[in-house]
Amino acid sequence: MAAIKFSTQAKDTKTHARMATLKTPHGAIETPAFVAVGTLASVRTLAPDEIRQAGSQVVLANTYHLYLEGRHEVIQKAGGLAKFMNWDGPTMTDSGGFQVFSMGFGADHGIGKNVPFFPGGDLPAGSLPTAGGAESPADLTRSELEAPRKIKITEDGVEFQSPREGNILELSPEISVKIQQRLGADIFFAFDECTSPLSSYEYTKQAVGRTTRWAKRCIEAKTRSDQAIFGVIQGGVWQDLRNQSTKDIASLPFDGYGLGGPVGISRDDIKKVIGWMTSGLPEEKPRHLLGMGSPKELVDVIAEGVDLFDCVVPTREARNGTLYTKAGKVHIKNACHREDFSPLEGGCRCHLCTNFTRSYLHHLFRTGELLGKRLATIHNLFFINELVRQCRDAVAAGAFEDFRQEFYANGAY
RNA sequence: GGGCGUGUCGUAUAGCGGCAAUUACACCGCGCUGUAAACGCGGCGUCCUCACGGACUACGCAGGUUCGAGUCCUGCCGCGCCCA
Repeated sequence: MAAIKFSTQAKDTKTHARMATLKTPHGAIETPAFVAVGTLASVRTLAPDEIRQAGSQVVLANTYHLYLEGRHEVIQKAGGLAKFMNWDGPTMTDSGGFQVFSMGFGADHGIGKNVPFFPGGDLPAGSLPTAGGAESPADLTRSELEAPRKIKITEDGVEFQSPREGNILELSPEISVKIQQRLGADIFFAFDECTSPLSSYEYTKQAVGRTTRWAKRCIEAKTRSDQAIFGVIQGGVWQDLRNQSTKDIASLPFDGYGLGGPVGISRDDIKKVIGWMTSGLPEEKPRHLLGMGSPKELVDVIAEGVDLFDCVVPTREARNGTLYTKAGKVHIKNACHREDFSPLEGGCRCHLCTNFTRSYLHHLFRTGELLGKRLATIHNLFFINELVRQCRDAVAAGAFEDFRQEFYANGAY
């Protein structure tokens, strides 16, 4: 008896997009769906009713962050993540696997998961390696572009140093599952090793093997039956590694799949790499693209058969003053909005656009008023959720490919 | 009237004789992809379409010393404090 139930409602004929309902113990999610990121059991600046009003259906918190200072034990006592944060809906938790990258290799080199360049120079245009051949990024990496220095990765697990307290924090498949069971989200992820976009083919191959062995240990460690677990696929931008990892993870009894690690920069590359994975996964289980979901690639990714995706960018950009509109991104802090008394986007039904002007939001950002960040976050989440809803409708109406073409036609994203 | 001190980029500041000249704020832009992120980066005298290149103009004003002055000297002007 599974914790979740995934039932497909409609499939697109021209792409791999599908529309489905994912039932969880805390309610159903209409997919495709954008998962709001609430790392520390909070979608920054928003209260639960605002998250709901922005159209979000599900919230994702993070094991690593909640593990610090023993917060997971408090949350268990509180009755689980959803109850703790008073979110009346489905929740997910990430395994801490991303921190293997961000606190390790990412911190070593000051990079994010998507880098269009190598420290030593630009990546050759259009190069997307299909195997560990001569054109792979491995040729451009140096010896230090291998295993991270700031954290310790072994077969057993990973040791992090908390950037706040400086204390050593250990995470392994068993520890991650244990914490995530205490957090009690409806869906959680297997502990994986998220590789860097700078990792060589050889290193990425090792990480794929380790991720599979860790995935098995996660399944063995799991004891709660009211939670679902998603296995995570790695493999960087190499087709053979992605295929191998997909095959490995799909062979295990997971409730769904996480598509992790770097997947390329350009729209074409992203589509290609995602496609390698979704084409090797069973149709009847949900796929979650981890950490990708800005307007730029969102519609493309749905076309490749992705059902769920989370991304910090819409909320982070909102806090930093970048707002989404149909015409493209708006930097609300720019001087041109100082005396613009029109709404950010006419016709938008969000709380920001129906009540305030660009001028006022500009003012709030310039003066550092917290309300600005909150209104901006509501808007960007609303924009993304609305876009995804339109995708669902388009799939149901058999018009998804037209919608996709139209969305990208004006070049706004 | 006498003594001491002070005058630098919008504001506030740094500046042992060799800097178009520090820092902060402000201002003008940009970036952010499983959140070390209410954060980070760049620009900010003028001009040469850009410039790691070049030219010019700059540290109250006017002279002076010096190869070279925001930095030293003299005078003036403005401001501040103290004594009469």
